[in-house]
Amino acid sequence: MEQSAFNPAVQQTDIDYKSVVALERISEVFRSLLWDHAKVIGLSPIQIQLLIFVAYHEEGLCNVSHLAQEFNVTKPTVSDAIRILLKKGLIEKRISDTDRRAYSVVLTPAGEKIKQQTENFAQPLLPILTQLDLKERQSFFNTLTKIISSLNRSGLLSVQRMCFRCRYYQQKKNGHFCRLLQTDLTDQDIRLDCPEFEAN
Amino acid sequence: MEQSAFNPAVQQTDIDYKSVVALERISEVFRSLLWDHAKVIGLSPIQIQLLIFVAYHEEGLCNVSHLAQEFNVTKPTVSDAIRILLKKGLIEKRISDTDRRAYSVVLTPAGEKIKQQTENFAQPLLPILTQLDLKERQSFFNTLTKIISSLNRSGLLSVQRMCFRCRYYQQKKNGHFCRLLQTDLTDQDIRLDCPEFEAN
DNA sequence: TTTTGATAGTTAGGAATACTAACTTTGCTC
DNA sequence: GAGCAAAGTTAGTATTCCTAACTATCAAAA
Repeated sequence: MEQSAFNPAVQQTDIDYKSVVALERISEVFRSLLWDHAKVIGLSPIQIQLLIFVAYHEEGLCNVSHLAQEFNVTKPTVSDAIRILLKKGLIEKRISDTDRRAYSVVLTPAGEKIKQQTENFAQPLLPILTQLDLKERQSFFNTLTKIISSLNRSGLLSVQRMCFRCRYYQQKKNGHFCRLLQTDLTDQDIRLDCPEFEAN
Repeated sequence: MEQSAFNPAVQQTDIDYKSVVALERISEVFRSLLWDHAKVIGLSPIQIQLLIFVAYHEEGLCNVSHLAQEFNVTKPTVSDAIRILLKKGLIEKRISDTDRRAYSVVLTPAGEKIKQQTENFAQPLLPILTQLDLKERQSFFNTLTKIISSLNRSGLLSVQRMCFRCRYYQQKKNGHFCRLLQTDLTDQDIRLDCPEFEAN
């Protein structure tokens, strides 16, 4: 009998259960890497996540409401974390031109520095993937993109900016096509978080 | 440029980075499902995890030190959670025969009931996997087992009781063999958490 | 134009998650 | 028996994350 922290009543044969167990284990790794990093850097896990998100997304996506959705937490949680990042001088507010209630945050030079120290917290995972053979990695990534697209469709993953869910995406007989960039895309060109994304 | 909450400085072509991003997103889903469930059941996430672990593992694995290792947290964290589960009457102590400092915990009937309500918190993920075609699911699971084995070897995942790391495991030309059960194993027979596991 | 409702974000209060450091008790070894 | 290591607890703290109630602003309808 297969055993896990969440659904152990699973037959030896049930491969999907086992995959879920495996994914859960891998989740543990992320949680714990993030925590370790938090201690080293002197920021909390959520602060690190926000900082890195802000570093790589345009202002429009960096307001409290959107960040809360992105990380599946409530607005007060984000509000709190932002307050501390502001206090530490790592980000700064940009009040919206069109809505005086709203604001976005951007990195300060100090924040930029911290970002460079933090962004590689998941690095230890890379060599583990790299040691698999290329074909296997490609098909693994391929499956992951399908799973994420489903998670997104089913609402389990609220915000995503991936090709499959983009208005410019077009499925082709043997691949994919981006109507914005006007280029063919192979499986491994699929983006999980495209700056050009527009909802369908 | 690919973007993520942890390592966005990644070229469009780098498939492994993108896989790590994808896995990180999936981790979010687990975190958030677990939290949702915690609210419904009236237990905290870590309490749920402990409860389910205890339900499906023998006493020898259910002491504070081992649980701490298993979930990548410190002993005080486990000690705390256990205190509350005890107070709620969901588990009970079994002082070790051979070491009067140590004890294990087992479920009470009340704990058993709660367990049945909790163990399927990750259920929403199942249909998402099931809708893929069988061959893809098999190769996906296959890759996951390799990744977990590597994570285990590299120390990122401290405790695992999977075939690849077991003394009874034997690699064969076209498959696997368990010297304890004296049977051939296909890729999808590989266990992630085998009760018979013994370290290599 | 005012009112009404919705939205952006904050504040307050609380439970839970984790940690480190220091401690007690017990076990093991020399 | 002395000394060290290990099992677990306690105390104290920072952080996470929530809900509920709030302010301020916007937008649209009466």
